Amino acid sequence: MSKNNFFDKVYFVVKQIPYGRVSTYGSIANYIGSPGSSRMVGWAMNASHFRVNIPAHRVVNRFGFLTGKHHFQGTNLMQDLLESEGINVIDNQISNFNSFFWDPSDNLEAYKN
DNA sequence: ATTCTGACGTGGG
DNA sequence: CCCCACGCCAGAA
Repeated sequence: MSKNNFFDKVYFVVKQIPYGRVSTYGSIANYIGSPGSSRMVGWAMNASHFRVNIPAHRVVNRFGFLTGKHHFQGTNLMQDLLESEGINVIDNQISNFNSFFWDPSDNLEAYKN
């Protein structure tokens, strides 16, 4: 399971995102010690289909846009999942994004590398 | 082996 | 302050 590599770190953090909350690629990359590798976080989400229990729909970009929507099954699955958790989405953007944003750095102090 | 392309974010000009 | 360019690094072609 935990191989301590980049992908597993990403998955570890994403699994901790609480129901009804969302996080961003950048904040996750920053938290696992690879600031600037936000793009790779997205790539890890792309590969997360091989894993289970990875709430990839709770990861959006820094403006709250559902940039990964197109990679989910169906046309609107990502949005549907978020709305089923009480998060409102308008024009591919989470409304009131700031109040749903969950920053790993503020919540997962125990995890270092 | 080399090039290109991303579910992004930031810094330089 | 807006826009362009580049870093990040794994896979595909």
